[in-house]
Amino acid sequence: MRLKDLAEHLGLSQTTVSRALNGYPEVSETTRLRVAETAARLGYRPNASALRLATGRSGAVGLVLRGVGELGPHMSEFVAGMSGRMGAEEIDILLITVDNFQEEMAAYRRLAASQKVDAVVLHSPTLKDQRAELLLELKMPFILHGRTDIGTTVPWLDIDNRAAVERATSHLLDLGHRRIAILNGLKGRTFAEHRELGYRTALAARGVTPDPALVGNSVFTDEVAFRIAQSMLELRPRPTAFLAGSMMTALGVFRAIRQAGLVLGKDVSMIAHDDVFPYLNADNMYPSMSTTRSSIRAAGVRIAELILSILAGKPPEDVHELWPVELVLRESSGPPPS
Amino acid sequence: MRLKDLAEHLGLSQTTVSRALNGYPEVSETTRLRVAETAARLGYRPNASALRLATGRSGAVGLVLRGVGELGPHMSEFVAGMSGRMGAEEIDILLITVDNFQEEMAAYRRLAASQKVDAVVLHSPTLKDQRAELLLELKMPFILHGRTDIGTTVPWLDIDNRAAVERATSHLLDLGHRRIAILNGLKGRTFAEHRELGYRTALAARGVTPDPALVGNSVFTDEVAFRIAQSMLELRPRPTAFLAGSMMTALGVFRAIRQAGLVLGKDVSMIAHDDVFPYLNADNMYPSMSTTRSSIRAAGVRIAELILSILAGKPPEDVHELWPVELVLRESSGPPPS
DNA sequence: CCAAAATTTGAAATCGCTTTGAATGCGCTA
DNA sequence: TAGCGCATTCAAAGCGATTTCAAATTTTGG
Repeated sequence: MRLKDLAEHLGLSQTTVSRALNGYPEVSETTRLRVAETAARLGYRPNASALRLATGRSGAVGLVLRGVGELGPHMSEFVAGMSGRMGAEEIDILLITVDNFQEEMAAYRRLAASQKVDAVVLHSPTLKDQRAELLLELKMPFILHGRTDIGTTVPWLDIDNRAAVERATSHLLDLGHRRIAILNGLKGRTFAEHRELGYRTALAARGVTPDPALVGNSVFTDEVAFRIAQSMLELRPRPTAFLAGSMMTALGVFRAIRQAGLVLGKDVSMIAHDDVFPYLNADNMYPSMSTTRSSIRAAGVRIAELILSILAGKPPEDVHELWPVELVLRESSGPPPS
Repeated sequence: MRLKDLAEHLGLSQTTVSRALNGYPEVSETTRLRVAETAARLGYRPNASALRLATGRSGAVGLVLRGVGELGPHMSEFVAGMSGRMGAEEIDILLITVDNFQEEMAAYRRLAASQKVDAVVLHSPTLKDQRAELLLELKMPFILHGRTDIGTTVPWLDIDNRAAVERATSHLLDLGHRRIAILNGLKGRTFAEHRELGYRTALAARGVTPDPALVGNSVFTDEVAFRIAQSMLELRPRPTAFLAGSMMTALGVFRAIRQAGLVLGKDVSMIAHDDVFPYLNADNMYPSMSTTRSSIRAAGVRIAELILSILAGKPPEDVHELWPVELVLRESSGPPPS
């Protein structure tokens, strides 16, 4: 069913039908209704490729994922949010996976040259993100989930990692903890650096000198967190509190604590960052988990909206949002054992 | 940089350049090389929309995800595999999320009418999958990850869930277990039904009558599995062994076992199905986990290849693969306590 | 009631590619 | 040298939509 067929069926020209369907003003209300009704009845949908070619917009945004690991629980939630919002706008999401940095850059060049997408979303950027620089050079619209500092002002949405961790750390210090371990993200990622900054700032405010042995940098998986926490718990004096970078990390730390014969919330405290996974509720855990909370899915939804506004013409340099992070205290954090 | 520009740059016609780039025989080797070199140097890539319109193929396959939960660890791994293979072929993956069955069906109709994708992949089908029936009616090529029985022979790739569970159950029976619990997937999903069949077959072969209280049907998450396992462990006599539907499920069961003050591999045995998540290694667990193993990522890669072969003209009814499942025995399974 | 203005419709150009069918040039044979 | 075949190349016609510009129709005002 092409536009031409539909037009013939209606005894109208393609022009009129196209206009009727796209809500142009110069078509009479009677014909518009007739066209709309017939189109719906016949299940007409414009051919996506033709439409894209004619309009010059691809109606898609790209998401390039590094390696396999990156499509983990965090990204899934984020994509779910983004996809839901984009779907409502009939914009689809192009998923591309790459194995290394080289390939990732090549992927952006391809996307730009072939005009497959109208924009791309950049995830967990580094402090000086080369991908962002490339996209700028390619004149491909984009938005960061996170922040980077590359001279130019680029659109971004981020949560206030620094403040969140500073607050969580301060809280633990107030409770009397002095040996506070942090399981942070990979070095170089902006969010991890911001978190470390928050951590150090809080410690410094109380005159506590940070112990490098209590700082871990890794991906956020159960397994890795378990191992790091395990070795940290073998230190003497051992840490009395943990800051876990994600709920996955928290699960690993929890296992390590139990395996060391310790009790979470009594012998050791923990505050985890909660990205709000629907299937992993901090409140339902035993003991319930104290968290710094910010929905990553909500961020996905919002990123979608921001991208849409940029594509609609909003100046990119005006697009940035810093989200505050809640601190939710539950049973996993308490005073250190005396 | 359009084909036209490139052609002018080379002093050739668009036709020749197009042919040179697409490997048609009627262009001299000298010009082909010259064209290829210049195209590469100038970073020319054909406009995707124009190419699609001209060729009539969209160069994309669709993946419709139900609700948020579906983009969990299993799907992520599967998509990672698929995407990697598809990427090599310059075919991209269109991700669409829907909230309910209604929307899902509508999504397929839209995809078909707008010709946004050349094929779609159907995940965890039901015994009589209506989505498959719809796609057949829409003449949209597709392949199942799993199986369904709808009269027509449709392309599929599946693992031998029945045999896997039958073997695992038989093994536990051989060790002396009589009260074997199974945490299975949702009722109606083909894979879950196949697993239950394997379970019942093994029990029947030893004259053990199945206890409905030991059969759980749910999604594969840590949390839910924990709760189900917990309540099963309160039964008297309690189950001495668990069949866990996935590694996520296994984590939940494990927690329940520990919380009940029992020891996995001694008081209670467990065999879990392992989809081989790179970040969750059955071998590294304490105790190491006995598993029925089959890489879901590998399935994703293979599904991509099968889709490609269908698009290349292979008769869909010839496309089906049943993968055997390994049984890997480790420390989590042993004889029941006497 | 008629010309002018406003409304509604349509023919044809355009987007950037592939592909058909025709044209060009060249070497060979007769 | 004319004619044929072969290897190359090109002009132009699609693909299915949007959009420009012109035409047809209706409405309005005097």
